[in-house]
Amino acid sequence: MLPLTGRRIPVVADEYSDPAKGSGAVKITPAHDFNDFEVGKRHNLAMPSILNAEARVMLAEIELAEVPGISDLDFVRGLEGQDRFAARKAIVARLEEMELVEKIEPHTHQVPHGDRGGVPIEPRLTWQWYADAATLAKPAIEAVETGKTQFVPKQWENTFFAWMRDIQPWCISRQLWWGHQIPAWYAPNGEIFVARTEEEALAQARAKLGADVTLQRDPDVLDTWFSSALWPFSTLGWPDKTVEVAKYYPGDVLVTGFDIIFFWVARMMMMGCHFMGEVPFRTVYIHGLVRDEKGQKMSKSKGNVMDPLELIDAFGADALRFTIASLAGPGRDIKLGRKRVEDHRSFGTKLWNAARFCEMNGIAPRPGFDPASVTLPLSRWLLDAANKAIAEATAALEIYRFDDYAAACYRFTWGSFCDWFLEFAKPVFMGPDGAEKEEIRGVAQHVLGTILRLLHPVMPYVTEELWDRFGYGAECSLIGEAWPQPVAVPGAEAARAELDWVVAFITEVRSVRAELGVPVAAKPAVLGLPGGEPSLQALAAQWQVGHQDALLRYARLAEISAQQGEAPSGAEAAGLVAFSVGGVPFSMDLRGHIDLAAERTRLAKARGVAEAEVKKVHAKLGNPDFVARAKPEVVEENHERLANFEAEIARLNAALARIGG
RNA sequence: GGGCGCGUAGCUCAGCGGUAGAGCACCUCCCUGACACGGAGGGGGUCACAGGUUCAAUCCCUGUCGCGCCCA
Repeated sequence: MLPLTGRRIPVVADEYSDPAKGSGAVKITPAHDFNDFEVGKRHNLAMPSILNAEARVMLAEIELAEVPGISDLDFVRGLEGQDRFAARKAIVARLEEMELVEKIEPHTHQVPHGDRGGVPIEPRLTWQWYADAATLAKPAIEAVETGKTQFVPKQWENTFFAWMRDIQPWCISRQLWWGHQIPAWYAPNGEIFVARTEEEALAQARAKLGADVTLQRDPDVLDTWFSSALWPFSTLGWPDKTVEVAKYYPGDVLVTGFDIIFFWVARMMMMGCHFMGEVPFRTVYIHGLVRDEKGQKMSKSKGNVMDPLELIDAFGADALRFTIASLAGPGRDIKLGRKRVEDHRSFGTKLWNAARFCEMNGIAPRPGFDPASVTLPLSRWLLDAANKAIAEATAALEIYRFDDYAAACYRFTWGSFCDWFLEFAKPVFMGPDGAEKEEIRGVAQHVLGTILRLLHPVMPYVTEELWDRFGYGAECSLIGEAWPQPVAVPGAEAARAELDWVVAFITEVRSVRAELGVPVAAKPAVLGLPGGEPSLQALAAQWQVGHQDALLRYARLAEISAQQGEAPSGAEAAGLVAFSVGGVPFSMDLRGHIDLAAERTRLAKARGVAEAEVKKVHAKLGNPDFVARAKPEVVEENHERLANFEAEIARLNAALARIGG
C-alpha cells in the first residue's frame, strides 16, 4: 500500500534489487528510471508518470484511493504543479507528521546531471519515433565485411562492427526548434498518417476515415544525425535523379576521427545502403586526434586549446599543414604544439631560398625540355632521384601515409636537390656559358617544377606562389596541374653509381678532416693508390677527372692525382692518411696538419668497429644451421660483408703500420 | 569486468624476421656568393621485462609490468 495516494502496489521479485543493501526491498518507479523501467517491463507493471516536462508534479496518471491512516488525498492533490524539489520536501514532512517514516539513512547513489545546466536529470516516459536500426545496420555491416567499404587503419572496422552488431532501436525524434520536421500528421481521433507531404497525408486520412479532417503535424524534428546521415546524397539533389548524384555518389574517401564512426559514418552507411542501394564511400580514413603537446585532449575548460589561426599567423599555413602531415602516423594521435610547427617551418624557408638561388642563376621554365636528352651524370642522377621521390610520395599517399609522403618530399628536396645537386651546380653556374650550363639549367627547372607539384598538397601557398613567379603557369594554376610522373632517364644506374661515389668521396674526406682537426683553410693533396677492385679502380679514376671541380671544392683539396712510383715509407709516410671510398684506396697528405696520435686513434677505432662486425658475421657463417637453412641470398650477403670488413681491416692495419701504430 | 592500442636515441615518432632509422635537441667546427629557420662533422639505443617459436627475434606467440582510449 503506497502511503499518501493509497494505491495498492504489487511486490515483485527481481535480480535487480540487492538483498544486501538496506532492507533488501526497493520501491521502483518504472516511468522515471532506466533500471526501474526494465524491471517494470519484465513484470508487466503499470508505468504512471508523476512528473511533467518541467519536472513538476502531475497527477493525471496517478491512481488515488481513500485508505484511512495511510492516504491523504487532499495533500496529494495539493502537490499538483509543484516543483519536484519542493514536492519531495513536502512529502517527507507529511509522511513524518503521519508517523509513517521508520528511519531515514544516508544513501549514496548515482544521479545523472545535465552537462550544461548541472541539474539532476529526471527520466520520463514519452512517445517518440524510432528507426529500426538493426534492419538498417544489416546491409551496412555486410558492406564492410565484404570490403565494399574499407576502413583505414583496418582495426577500426572492429569498432564499427561492435556498435553495429549490438545496435538498439534509434530514437530519431527530437523536441527542438530547428531541424527536418517529422513527416507525420495526426487526425483528431489520434490516428497517425505518415506521408511525404501534407496533401498526401490528407488523402490518406480521407481514404481511411471517409471524410475530410483537420490534420496536425508532429511538432518534433529529426535527430541531427538522422539528417546528417543523408548528407552524401541529399546534398547532391536526391531524391531527384540529378547528374550530381550520378557523378558523385558513391564518394571515394571519407576522412574523419574515430569518435565520429558511430555518430556519422555508421549512419551514413545505413542510409546510403537503404536509400541508394550503394555504400556512400569506398574508404573511411580514420585519422588520429590532434592533442596538445603533452598528449592531453584539447578542451576549452582546460585552456589548452590551440587556435590554428594563431599558429598560421606565427608560422604560416603551409608550415602548419606540413607539420600535421609529418606527424600523422598511422593509428596514432598527434601531439601538436607551437614548437612542433616552428621546427617544420624551416622547410618552407629552405624551399623558398632554393628557388631564389635558382632564379638568380637564370633558371626558368622550358616547356620543350626533354629529360631523356640529358647527358651529364649529375643531370641523370637528379632526374633518377626525382623519379624515386615521385614513386615514394605517390605510394605513401595511396595508402594514406601522410607522414611518409611528407618525409619523402623533405628528403628529396633538402637532401638531394639542395644539399648535393645545387651545390654541384654552383661551379657550373659560375663557369662559362655553354651546353653544360644549359643542360643543368634545364634539369633544375624541370625538377623544381616536380618539387612544386609534389609539395603542393601540403604546402599550397608557397608552391603556388613560386609556380606563378617562375612562370610555370598562371596565378593559381598549380592546383590544376597534373601530378608529377616519372620520366625516362637513360643510364640512370651508371649515373647513380657515379654520383653516389662522388658523394661518398667528399663525405669521407670531410669526415677524416673533422676527426683529425685539419684546419678549414688547409687544402691538402690526395693520392689515388693502387689496389681495390680493378674495374672500380678504373671507374673511380674516370670519375675523379669528371668531377674534379666538385671534389676539390667540396672536399677542400688542392689536387687529386694518382701515385707515381713507390709509396713513401717510414718517417716519410707519417702524415699520409689512408682512407678508402667504395673499396678504392686513397691517401691524403696531411703532413704538418695533424697529430699522429689522433690519427692512430682514428684508425684503431675504425678497425675496432670492423673487427666487431667480422666477429659477428664470422660466427654466423660458422653456424652450419645458418648456412643450411637461411635463404641463399642472405648467406651470400654475409660472405660479401665478411670480405669487405676483412679488406677494410687489412687496409687499416697497413695504414697503422706506416705510421708506426 | 570486457575490448582495443601503445611502451624503439634526451624529446616526438617511423621501422618490423637476417647491417637499428628520421626530425628536433646535444657536442665540435664554419657567418664559404640561396638559406645561421643555414653548412660540415660527431656522440647517443641490452628496441619495457620474462619465457617460447626459429638457423636467426626490436619484429611472430604467451605472460608480466606501465600508459592511454572505448564499452559495461
